[in-house]
Amino acid sequence: MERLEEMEEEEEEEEEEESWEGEQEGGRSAEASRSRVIVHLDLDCFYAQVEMIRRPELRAKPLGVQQKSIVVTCNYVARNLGVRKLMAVEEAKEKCPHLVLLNGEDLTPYRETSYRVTELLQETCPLVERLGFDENFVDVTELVEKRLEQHEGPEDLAVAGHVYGNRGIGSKTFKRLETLGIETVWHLQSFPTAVLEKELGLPLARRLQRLSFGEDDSPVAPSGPPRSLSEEEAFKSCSSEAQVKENLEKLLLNLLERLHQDGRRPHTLRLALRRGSSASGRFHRESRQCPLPPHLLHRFHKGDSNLLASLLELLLKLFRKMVPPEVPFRLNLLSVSFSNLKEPPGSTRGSIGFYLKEISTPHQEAAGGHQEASQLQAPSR
DNA sequence: TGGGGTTAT
DNA sequence: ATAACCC
Repeated sequence: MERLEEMEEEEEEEEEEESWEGEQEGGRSAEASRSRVIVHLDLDCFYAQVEMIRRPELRAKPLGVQQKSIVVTCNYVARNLGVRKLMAVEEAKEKCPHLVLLNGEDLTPYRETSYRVTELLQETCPLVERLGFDENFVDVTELVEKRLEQHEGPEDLAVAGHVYGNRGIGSKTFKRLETLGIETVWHLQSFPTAVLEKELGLPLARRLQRLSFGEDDSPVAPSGPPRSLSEEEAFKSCSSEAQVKENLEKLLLNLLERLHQDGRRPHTLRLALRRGSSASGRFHRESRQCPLPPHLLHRFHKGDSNLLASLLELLLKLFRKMVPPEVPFRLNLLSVSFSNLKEPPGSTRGSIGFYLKEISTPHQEAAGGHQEASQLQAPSR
């Protein structure tokens, strides 16, 4: 069993006729017998591409997607002018004074488009695993085997390209490899195995060297509908219970709307936070979760106005588990998550169908404020 | 530095 | 039930 990576040349959105630029990494490899063949599709600057679909008039301009004080991603026009992913807005504007910034804190359009891409891939082959919003692994073994039956043999399917940029190799490993003089997949393939094992340790060395030949044992696990729905918001400071309530209520409202669209019912509620003074870096989060009481479950799709208040109460209890009353606090982030999602008793259809609707446009958003049923399109499957 | 998500413990 | 890790 072998996982082979292949670069996707170009993916087309059916209705928009948009071309997606697959990242130029990974190269192409193929091999025939008794191995699985996996396509790894990694969309580049995904959020920026979604915005360019929504606003075609901005296509040729340097475009960045902003969340709070950073540019999380940008299109190639901006990139050529020096803007980078996760760059501070101030720095980005210095590098590129004409940079057009769009707010990307609401992930709805990206989430919807992301699932449309996955669904599109699933049409050619059902074994698709998602990783984040912009990566998909597709097990195309059967497709390849059928194709090979129609050809003479595997001779014409040569390995052709050995450049890696950043795939499964993080910054640390990258530097270690660089020190060893390994800069390309080809170097990695031909590097003395014994030396590599001494430098990186046996497990990592063997894994990387197998990867360099396009070999990967890990199976493709089809993703299906999301296992959790969450919303979060970062802020400079949130230091009173009233502010906590405000923020939680806003997150909850959006989540309830999403749950409604999804059709499943959550059985677990979680609150996560990041403290302002957390000395151990900004990445540390604390969370508390609890099961949802059964009597609340049934209220989920009845438009129950008490539901929001009840959930808010629960969240506040979770909050007090981490931040006892009377203790002063400063929060950088609050996150609410529903998980353990189950199909309600009488349901007939899976919930992934929801994601097949139209991409919302900025105009519709501005006009509506909230999603209106009339603008939704019936699922195509 | 943001706003997500899944898996391992 | 919580942390750790992925994008």
